[in-house]
Amino acid sequence: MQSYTEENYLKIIYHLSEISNPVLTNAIAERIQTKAASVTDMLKKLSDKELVNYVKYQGVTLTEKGKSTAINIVRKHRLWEVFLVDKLNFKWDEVHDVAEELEHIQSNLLIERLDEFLDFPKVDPHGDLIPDKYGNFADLSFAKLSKLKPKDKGTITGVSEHSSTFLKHLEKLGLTLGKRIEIIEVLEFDGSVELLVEQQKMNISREVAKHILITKN
Amino acid sequence: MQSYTEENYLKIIYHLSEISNPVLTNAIAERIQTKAASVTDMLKKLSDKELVNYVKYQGVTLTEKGKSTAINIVRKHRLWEVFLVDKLNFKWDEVHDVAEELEHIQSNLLIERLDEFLDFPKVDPHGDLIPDKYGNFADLSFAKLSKLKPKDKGTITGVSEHSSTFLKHLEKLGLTLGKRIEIIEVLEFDGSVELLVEQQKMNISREVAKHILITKN
DNA sequence: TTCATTATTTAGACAAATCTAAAAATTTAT
DNA sequence: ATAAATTTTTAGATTTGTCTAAATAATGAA
Ligand SMILES: [Mn+2]
Ligand SMILES: [Mn+2]
Ligand SMILES: [Mn+2]
Ligand SMILES: [Mn+2]
Repeated sequence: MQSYTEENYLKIIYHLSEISNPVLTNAIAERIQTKAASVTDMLKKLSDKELVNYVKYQGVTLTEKGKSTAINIVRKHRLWEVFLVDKLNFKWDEVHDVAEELEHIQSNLLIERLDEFLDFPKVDPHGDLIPDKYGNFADLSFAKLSKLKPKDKGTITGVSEHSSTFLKHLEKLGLTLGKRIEIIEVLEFDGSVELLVEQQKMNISREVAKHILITKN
Repeated sequence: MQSYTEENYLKIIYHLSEISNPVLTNAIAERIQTKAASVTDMLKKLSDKELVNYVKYQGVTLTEKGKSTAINIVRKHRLWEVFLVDKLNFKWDEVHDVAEELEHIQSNLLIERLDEFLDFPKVDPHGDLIPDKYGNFADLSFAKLSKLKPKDKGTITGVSEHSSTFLKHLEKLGLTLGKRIEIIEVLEFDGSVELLVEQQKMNISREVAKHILITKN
C-alpha cells in the first residue's frame, strides 16, 4: 500500500513519461510543486519499494508494478470526474481538485461499483481515456485540431489542457465536447485556424487549437 | 483547516462526549487505537487551535468551533454512507470504513451537491441522524429501538427490515405495531436489549432491536 | 578542452504524528 | 490517612515528507 504522497508522485511520473522517458527530477519537482531535493528523497523511496527504476542523475522510469499502480490512480481520478459532472452537475472546470483528493480513497469495491453506476464510461469529462480495471485503455483515435487541414470535418472529443481558464474559454466559444466542426482555413502567418461550428465561422489561435482533440469523421 | 488526523480526533471526542463529559484521555486512546501519550500530544494541539477546552488530568470538551467542525464531519460521513447504500448497492455493514475515508474530502460544493443528489436524507443506513448544513439535526419522532437508553418508553411504529422471517419472528415475540415498550437495560457484552412489553420482560438481540422503530412517548 | 552554467544529490534540520519508558497526578482501597 | 493501583503527562526517540544550503555531476559554450 502506498501513501497519498507516493501515489501522487507515481501518477505524475506516469503522465510525464508520456512526454519524455526517463523522467527528470526537475520535471517532477515543477509539476508537484516541491523542491528537487524532496523529489530525490522520494525517488529513492519509490525505488526501494520497486515502484520505479531510478538511476542517479539519469532520471526515473516506472516498473510494471509502479505503472499499474499509477494507471489505477488515473482510473479512479477520471471515474470520479465523470461522477462529479454526470451525477452532481459539476462543470468540467470544477472537478479537478476534488478528483485529486478522491483518487486516493482505498476501496476496490467502491471503484468497481462506481464504474458500474456510471455505466462503464470510456472517457472522462475532458475527453481523456479511462482505463478499465485491468489497466487497458480503449483505442479511440484523436487528432489535435491544429493538425487538421482545410475541409477536414470531425467531432470535438477531448482537450489536452485542463486549466479552468482554458476550459472556460472553450465554453465561451461554444467549443465543447460533442460539437461538430469543419476546418475552413489554416492561416499562414500565425497558424490560427478558421473553422465552422454550428454554421458559425470563428477563428481560434494555434495555441488553443493544439489543445483541442478531434475525432475525424 | 484541520488535518485528516485532527478531524478524526474531533469526531471521536464529539461521539464520546454524548456518553461522558468531559472526555477522558484513555477513552479517546481506546477508540482511536492509539496510545494515551499520543492523545495528550494531540489534545494540546487541538487546544492551541481553540477546537477543544483541555484541562490537564481532567479531560477535554469541544469548543463551539470544535463542535461544529465535528458535526460537519459526521454529516459528511453519514451522507457518504447513504450514497454507498442507496446508489452503489453497498450493504449497511460494508460502508463504514470507506465513509471513514470519504468524510475527509474537502469540498463544500461536493457535499451540498451530494446532499441534493441523495434528496436531503435525514437518516443514514444505520438510522443515525444526518445534520443539515447548519449543523441542525431533525427531530424525528422515531428512533431505532437499539438507540434507546434504559427507562425510555415508546410505541412500536415501524420496522426497517421487511423479510418474512424477520416479521414472523417479531410476531412470535409479540412485538407488533402499536405495542408499548419500555427499556430495562442494554447489555454491555452483546448489545442485546432487555425490555418490558405488556408487563412481560424479554431480551432481544441487538440485530433485532436495530430493525424496530420506536416513537418515544 | 576548459570554464561556466545548470541539474541533481547530499547533509543537516524541521514539523507532524506517533511510540516507549519513566515521572507525576489522581483515584481507590485498606 | 496512607499505600497501592490507575490514569495521565513528560521526555526523548522514530518515521514521513518537507526544506535550505552546500557539494557534486552533467551539460553547453568558448
Ligand atoms: Mn492526488
Ligand atoms: Mn480529467
Ligand atoms: Mn476518518
Ligand atoms: Mn452510520
